[in-house]
Amino acid sequence: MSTSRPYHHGDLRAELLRSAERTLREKGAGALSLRELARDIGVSHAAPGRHFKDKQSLLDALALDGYERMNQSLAAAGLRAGQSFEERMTALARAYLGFAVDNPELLELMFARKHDPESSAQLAGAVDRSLGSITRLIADAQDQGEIVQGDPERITTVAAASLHGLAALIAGCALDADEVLAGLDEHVHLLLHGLKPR
Amino acid sequence: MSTSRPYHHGDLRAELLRSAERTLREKGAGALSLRELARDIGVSHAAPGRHFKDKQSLLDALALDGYERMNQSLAAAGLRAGQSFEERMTALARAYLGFAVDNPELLELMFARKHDPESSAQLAGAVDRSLGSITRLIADAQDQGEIVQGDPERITTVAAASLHGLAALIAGCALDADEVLAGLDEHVHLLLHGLKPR
DNA sequence: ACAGCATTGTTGGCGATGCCTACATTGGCG
DNA sequence: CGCCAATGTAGGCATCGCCAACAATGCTGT
Repeated sequence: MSTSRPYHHGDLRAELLRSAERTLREKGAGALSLRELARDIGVSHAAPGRHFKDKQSLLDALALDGYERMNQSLAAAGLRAGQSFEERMTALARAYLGFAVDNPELLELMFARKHDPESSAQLAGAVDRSLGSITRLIADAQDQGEIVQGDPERITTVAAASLHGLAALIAGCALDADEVLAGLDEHVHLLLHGLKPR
Repeated sequence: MSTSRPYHHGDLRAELLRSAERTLREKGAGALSLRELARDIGVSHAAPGRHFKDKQSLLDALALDGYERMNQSLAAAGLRAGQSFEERMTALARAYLGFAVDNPELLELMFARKHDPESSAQLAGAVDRSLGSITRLIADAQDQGEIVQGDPERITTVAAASLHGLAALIAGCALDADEVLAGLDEHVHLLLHGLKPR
């Protein structure tokens, strides 16, 4: 072996996150081991400890990165979307559920209830940014008179719960992903028009 | 020590589940250790293995028991409820969210995506029974003309996603439990009447 | 009644993990 | 150019899940 890796890796933290997300996707969060991660990358078993004080700290970083990408996707969907509230909402829903279907384990991590108190603040901020995408949409639509008045936060809760519920049920294998995606337009339609006949 | 426990415990399996749920509630699923469980109860570290082939098997049993209790609560709510669809739906929502608020870690376990293939079937059945409570309600209401026609399964998905989304967001600390409970009536109302103005 | 057997609990051990401490190597800054 | 903070290494400790061999117990058929 000629190419003995330099003593310092260069960007171990990033490669740890990359590799961790890979095994997260392939084998789930429970199967993630810091020592195995280190072995795969080719560093000593204690090296990860220099970049993440904890296993939980790594998981939190993974979750934070997940929110980052998800929020970007949500924002992009908001720009791409059409004019009417229903179109915009459907686009948002499609973006969110697409992310959920592509990253079920990551999503489970993002919404897990055990975070390091230190990471908690950042994660809470990321959640707020996600909900913010919806709240903006809602507030806009209210200004246009497209949806009912009332506290935008409350309406946001209704919409967010509906979308997140779908995502969680898919991630938990209680619903079939393809079926949900196929019926998404109708789902949003029912959400907007209600279950009661008009 | 006079009362040396008899060699056979009598009902170790049940006490394991009881104790496991206790620590689940207090310290979360991740902190659950078979050995510690055995220590707490006062049996040897391998005794739990006689009743659960796996740690996952214990968790699955815990989850199954959770569904059992939840379904019972949902069914009871269905009986107690009033006449109109909105009243019934609100009662169901209150029952479900009450369970979620009281057992957040258990709920997380119930909807976790890693179950033993063997337990999977039983758990899937339990989920179906839960959704069945909603589907029955929906189908009844359709018969009375109280809500829109269409595949009851689809309508169920909309309602279930809405409720489960709230539950998951509460369990994940993204929403405040008390606020959600306080606004539940209005939430259900919006679900039934839609976000669009009438 | 009792012999035999399946059930349930015990003991000991193996490999793996997370985390800690002490030490080694490196790169950057004064 | 020397020193220090950052980064990686080596070893060790307590714990864990799981397994195999063994012991105590209770049930069942005769």
